[in-house]
Order: sequence, then structure tokens, then C-alpha cells
Amino acid sequence: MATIAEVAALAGLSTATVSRALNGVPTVDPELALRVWRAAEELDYQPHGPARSLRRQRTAVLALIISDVENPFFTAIARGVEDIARAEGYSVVLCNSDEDVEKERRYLDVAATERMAGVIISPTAETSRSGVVGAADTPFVAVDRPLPSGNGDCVLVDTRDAARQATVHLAERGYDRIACLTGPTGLATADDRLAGYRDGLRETGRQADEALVRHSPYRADGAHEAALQLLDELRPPDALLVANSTMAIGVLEALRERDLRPGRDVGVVAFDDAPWATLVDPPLSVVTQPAYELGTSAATLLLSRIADRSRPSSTTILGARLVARDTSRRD
Amino acid sequence: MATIAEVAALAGLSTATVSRALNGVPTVDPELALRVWRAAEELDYQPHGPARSLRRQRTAVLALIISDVENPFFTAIARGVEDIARAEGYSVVLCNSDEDVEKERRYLDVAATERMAGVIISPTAETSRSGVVGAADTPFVAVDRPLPSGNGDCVLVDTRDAARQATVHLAERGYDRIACLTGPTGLATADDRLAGYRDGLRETGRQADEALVRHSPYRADGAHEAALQLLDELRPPDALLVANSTMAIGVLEALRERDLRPGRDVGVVAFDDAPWATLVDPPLSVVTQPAYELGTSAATLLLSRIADRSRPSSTTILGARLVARDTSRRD
DNA sequence: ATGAAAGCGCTAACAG
DNA sequence: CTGTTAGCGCTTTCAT
Repeated sequence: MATIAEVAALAGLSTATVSRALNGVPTVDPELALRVWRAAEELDYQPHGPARSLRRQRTAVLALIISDVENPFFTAIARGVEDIARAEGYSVVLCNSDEDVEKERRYLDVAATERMAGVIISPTAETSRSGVVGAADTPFVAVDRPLPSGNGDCVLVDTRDAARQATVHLAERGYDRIACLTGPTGLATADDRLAGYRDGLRETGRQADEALVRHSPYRADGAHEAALQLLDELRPPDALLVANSTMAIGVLEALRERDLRPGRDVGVVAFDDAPWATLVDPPLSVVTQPAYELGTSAATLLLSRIADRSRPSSTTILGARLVARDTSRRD
Repeated sequence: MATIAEVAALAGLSTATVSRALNGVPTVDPELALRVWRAAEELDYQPHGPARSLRRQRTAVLALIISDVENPFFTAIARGVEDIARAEGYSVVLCNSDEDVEKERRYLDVAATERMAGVIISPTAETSRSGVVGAADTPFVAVDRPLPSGNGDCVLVDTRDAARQATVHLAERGYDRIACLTGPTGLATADDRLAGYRDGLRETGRQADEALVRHSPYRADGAHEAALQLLDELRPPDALLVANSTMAIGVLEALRERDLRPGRDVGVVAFDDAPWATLVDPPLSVVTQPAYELGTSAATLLLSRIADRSRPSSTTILGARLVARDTSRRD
């Protein structure tokens, strides 16, 4: 592939002028600039990114590390991040940690090695233990879940309050034995939703009953099994608060297997307004989170941190909204 | 951040030895290697990727350019690619072209500029016009859709035959006026599915009727509108072949708005076995594509091309399978 | 087995 | 406004 030196030779100019022309430095004689452009075109010149990064000591790429590419919640975040980033001239690379500390660690390493400009990460449960992120000096912001250490920039959802609202809503709709199916202990969102559930129980004068709480990975199969267990108890719940939409799939399947109709037999509210939520029968009541805005806020925050690494760290908390549909209705 | 020179100084060795030790060259004295490792550890040394890439003239990152991160079909491909790539020591960066030639072009540029080792792309409808990919000399393979030019490595699904099967299936189940809701003209998968639909009509002795064909973007809203149009015709269809699962969402919504029950009133078969397909009422009949295998095959193919750029180009075609559930059943 | 030194392609002082 | 030149951090001959 052509180098800047070849372009310079063809244009009969120095590499410095070529570099300047190509980078749009305004002091270049327009006529020479034209010659440069033509020569570059002619040779099908492509700048050499690694060389440029080496020289400039910075890159224009951001890493976004999420735990599940297949979850619409995270892909919506990705869109938000992308939109902001590209407007500012950054590229975004999406990394899928799969809720696995090892993969996460590996991507963090790649980000450091490639000297990426910054990283937005939705930390896995155990990121905490290894202070990974804090160590590297790549700017970063946590999204959806704070770092265990609790410091650094982050943008979160007030998921605890949303869980509380959802629980109160179920209680008001006449459900009495409300269970909670949440994610793995240690994952902030899972813990918060559980806490909000307990807040809701307390608020409606209900006794917390540990037999009604189940943890499972944020996946359909785990939730399916957990739901089955719950439903097969001697005193099964009459309503379920489910911590994400992937889990909701497993839960709805379990209900069907037990011939229980959501809403009429067992109330259900799940986090995340998946595209299919209105298509299932009956339409699923959900807590909808501002995923896209989570992405735009995180990206904006990261860019300001990149611009000023000494700025005090900040936490943004966005609200979530209950969308009551028919799985939280008895009739 | 520490450089290799600092590590060398601390270890009391030359940078050459440090480089060798760090890269596991076997001729290094084990004791010196140990000293190197310790010094690197001590300084929290992170190799400088751009410098390494510049010197080595290659990188270990692959780009995967897909048209919709929110579509489970593509994210499944991504998983396949990732699994193969990481096993071979490559990282994968996911790029979302959003079915937009401009974004696609931009990512292709990034891949070229960053001298990525290769790219796997699901080309947008118009990639054809601009011979973009062929131009760059980054190795690439097309996945899911061939390049317009038709040359180069690719791995596809026999989607035309799958569409034919699905159409015949609908006919056999007693549906008579079968419509086809496909993607934009020019997108290979959209065209192929339409062609297969026509094959199926012919095979079952039916007349193709252009009034029963609709094109829309591969999105829920477009499909929703197109379905509504179709259903509001004087002689509406009694069955719908839908070209992907995102569109299926729009179609099912349209059906509900017109108070039509899938299966009983209007037969439906959609491409892609989305996670929610069994949850809707009644469970959705689908054509399931081997998305994950598409990803692994594409990655394997790309790696062999990287290893041997002169190898003859190849085309892999994987089969798809009809999964008949209840939306293609009258009773 | 180790070290010295060149050079990958680019940008940014600096000089003119 | 343009050219000369140094050097970013690393790997890899080439000597030793």
C-alpha cells in the first residue's frame, strides 16, 4: 500500500506538506493541496493508522464492553454510544464480555494495548475483585452498573426505585405472594432490583420471604428453571418480578409449561421493554429503561473525561418507567 | 505508561532481549526471562500496540461489519466469528452499518486505515455499486449476502430454497392466497427469498400475483405498514411469508390491529427463529437459519485467506430448516 | 544467547 | 508557506 513518501514523490513535495494537506491544515497553498489530493487519489493512498497513533500518541477509537450482545438493552446502549462518538469523530468497537471476567479482562487489555482513547464498560460481577479498570490509565466510564470500587464516572438507572414501583404496582393490582427473580448476587443491577423489591414489599406491609427470592444468570434457561422451582413450591407465588427481558423469556415458557396464564393466574412484570413484549399473550408489563440515553450520556461523559482527565468524577442517574400492560392484571 | 526501554533498564538488559522474552522466544535464558517478567510486572508494562503493528506490519484484529446489531440473527453470527477468532488469537471488533452505505464505507475505511488483518462483512444493498471492498487489499469474506460483484469468498444460506419450502408448506396447509413480505430490492437475501416464494407458488400450481408482494426495509415499522396495506386490499392474502424476524414483529402487530388471528385467519411463516418465537400466541412458524455456523464458517474462511492470500476463492452454502409451529395451521 | 542499531510510516518542531 | 529532521515504541536483522 502506498505511503506518504510515495505520495510526496508523485506530487513533487515533501512528506510534511503532504501530511499537512491531507490533514487539512489551513496554511497549505490551495494549489499544492490539490496536487497532493490528486496524487493520493492516484495512488489510492490510505493513511497508516498505527504509524499515526504511534506518532500522535493517541487514537480515535473507543471501546464499549458489554456483557451480552444478544440483549436488546445493551445493543440500544451501543447505539447511543455510537451516535455520540461518531459525531465527535471517534469510532466505537463493541466487545462482548459475555458476563465472563476473563473475556472482560482480555478486552480491557486490548483497549490498553491499542491505546484506545477510552472505554465504556458495563462491569461484570467480579470486576470488583480485580481492580482491573482502575489500574489502566485509559479513561473509562461505567454504564448500567457501577464499579465495585464505586469510584469513577458512571451513568446508571434508578433501578431500585423502579423495582419498588413495580412491586407496589403488583400489590395494588391484588397480587399477594410476590416473588422476585433476579440476577446473580454481586451484580449491581441484580442486587438493586432485589432491594427495590424488598422496599416495595415493606411499603405495602408485606413480609419478605426468602423462599420467594431466586437468583439466576441473566439468561433464559436459568430463569426458566428458577421459575419452575418457584411454581412448584408448596405455596407458590401469585406474581413474579423478573429482572430482565432475557429472563422473562424463560419465565413465560415456564408459566406455559405449568399451564398458568400470565396475569390471570400469575402476575408478571419484567425489566426492559423488549420488542416482542407487546406480542406475547397477554402483552407483558415491563419496566422500561432509557437504554439509548444511557449510551449517549456515557459517551458524552467519556468524551469530557478524555478532554479533561482531572475533572471530578460524576455519577448520572436516569429514571425508569413502569409500563403496565396485561400480565399484571387479574381479569 | 512504561516502555520497553524502561523495562530493559530496570532488568539491566537490552530492549532486544526484553522483546524476545516478552514474546516467548525460546532461545532466551530462562533466568533472564524471569528478570524481564518481573521488571515488566513491576512497571505494569503494557506493550504498545500501534508501535508493534507498525513494526510488524500486521495486526491481530478482525472487523465484523453487520447491518443491524439489534437483530439476533446477526448477533448470533457475531458469536460464531468471535469464538473462532479468539481461539486463533485474534480480537474482533463489531461494526454496525445500520444498512447504510455511508456507515459501511466508513467502517471499511477504518479497517483499511488500521490495517486490520481481515474483515467479514454482510454487504448492504448498494455495496455493489461502489466496488468498495474489492478495492482495499484487506482480506475479506462476505457473510449472509454475497457481494454484488459476486466474487471473493463468501458463506451463505440457501435461503431461496428455504423460502420455497416455506411457501409450499403454507400451500399444503391449505392457504391459498399467499403473500410475500420481503426486504428491499437489491438486498440479496430479500431477492432470494422472493424468488424462492415464486418457486414455491409455481411448484404448487399457483399464479404469481404482484399485488401480493411487498418490499420494506428489514425493520418492524416498515413491515407493519406493508402488512396493513396488504390486509386492507380488496382481496387480502390468507397467508404471509415474512423475510425476517424483525419484520415479523411488525406483521404480528398489524394482524392484531386488524383482529386477525395468526394461523386461523392468516397463515404466517417468518425467517429467523427469534428467542420470542415460541412465546407469542400462537407460536410462530419459522425458517431457522444456522447463524452461529455462518459466523464460524466465515471466520475460518477468513483465517485461511489471511494465511494464504492466493488461495482460490470459495463459496460455502449452508441449509436452512422450516420449523412449523402454529401460525401456519388453520385450526 | 545477547546487544547494537536500523527502520516501520507518520507528525511536529524548527528553520528557513 | 514549505522542507528537513527527529523520533514515537517496537521488532528484527546482523554481529558478536
